[in-house]
Amino acid sequence: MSERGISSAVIRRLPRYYRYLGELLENGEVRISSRELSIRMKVTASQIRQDLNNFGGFGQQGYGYNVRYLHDEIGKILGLDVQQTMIIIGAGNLGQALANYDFSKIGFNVIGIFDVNPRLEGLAVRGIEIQMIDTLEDFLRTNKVDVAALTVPKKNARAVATRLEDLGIKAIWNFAPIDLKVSDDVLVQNVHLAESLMNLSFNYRNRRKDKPSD
Amino acid sequence: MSERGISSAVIRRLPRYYRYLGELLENGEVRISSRELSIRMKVTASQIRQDLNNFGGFGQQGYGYNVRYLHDEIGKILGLDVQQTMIIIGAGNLGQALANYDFSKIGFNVIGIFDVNPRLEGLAVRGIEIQMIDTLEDFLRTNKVDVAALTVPKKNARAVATRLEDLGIKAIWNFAPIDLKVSDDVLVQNVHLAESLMNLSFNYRNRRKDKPSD
DNA sequence: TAGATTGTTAATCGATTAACAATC
DNA sequence: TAGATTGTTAATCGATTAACAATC
Repeated sequence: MSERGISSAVIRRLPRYYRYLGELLENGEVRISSRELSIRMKVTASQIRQDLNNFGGFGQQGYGYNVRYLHDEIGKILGLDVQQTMIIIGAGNLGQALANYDFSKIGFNVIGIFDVNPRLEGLAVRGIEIQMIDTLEDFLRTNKVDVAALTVPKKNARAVATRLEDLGIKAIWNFAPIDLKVSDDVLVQNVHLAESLMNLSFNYRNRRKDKPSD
Repeated sequence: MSERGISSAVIRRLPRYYRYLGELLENGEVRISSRELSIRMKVTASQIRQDLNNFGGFGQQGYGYNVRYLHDEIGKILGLDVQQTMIIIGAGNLGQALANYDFSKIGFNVIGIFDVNPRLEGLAVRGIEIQMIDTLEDFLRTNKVDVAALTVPKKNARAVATRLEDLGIKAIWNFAPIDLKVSDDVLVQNVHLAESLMNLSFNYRNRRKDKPSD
């Protein structure tokens, strides 16, 4: 009930483990050792074992890990075994891209898309009709929503986030290039595309042009 | 010419500094101390000074930092002062979303959008016509391209990345949920949306429901 | 000048890697 | 059983924070 104390560095690596284990599963692999996995993922075996043992002993000495079991356990840690609901606020290209993405594989179902543009009203994306944002309050009265993806233009993001907070939304997946100012009990996960591109830019402009020597 | 040795943790923070300084600039602020900035950004003043001093002394004792100067210097570090070119491979919602995004503010100009779907051919996004991907080789003969954004479906991503590598592309901004296998001299910057959502899921499911005590 | 704040060194903290006893 | 590989402790490494002399 109190502080869990798992470092965020560990958490950030879990989805990647989950992805690799999913691929192994597709390939019909039954077991894998931390060493084998470390080679594929280009990390150390030590790190894999250390990371996993934050959550429990999923392996077996002399054998390694059962792929399906480990995959599913990591899924549970990440909460992917629970069906969760998402709405998308902002039905522009990015909002539509998210709606078309199949997040149901990881337990997320898009149950609503909202915009202010009346020309989009009723247009369906992946079978979900775009609704006007002023119907959101009504919608939330009859639908439990776990996460709101925020894909509105930067200039509206702050105000819309406040609105979402007031309506009781507790988790925002934010795509606007700002830091939202919401209370502590609203969780914000940012996807800052411009920052990612700036990172790329730095690494590109400072790349080594000579032969890699080691 | 040899190893720069700036840690990636530092690099990842620079875009955020850049963004905050840009906002200060818009507000007409002329100077700022590391302490003031640290309060706004919710980091320590020590970290800000330590980070900046990896690149040089941009401040002045007793005064702080000149907002415009620091903003522009960080921009230069990130390579944002140089005009760079980008093409987008995959003209679905996500590709179109990127094309509509105004990255020219950070020095990136989208000069081409490519897809395999003939129904998209000639359709213009932000004034740029979607071209068939088999014309890419021709295009690259007459256009210098710095970065290719990869927004094709997962199943095609690996093959398209190999194609881009063969055509001489040196930097890929990858949106497909896989780790591309390209040679070391091709830079890959990933945007893994599903991993971001899984992170959100973990934090949401493990959030504290009781009152924050400190 | 006196006060403020940087640049930078030293101390602390946390994360990663190495090593190996436990055990399947 | 012998060999393999985990779980876990200890050692190392790197990043963050604190402190303060330098200096504007």
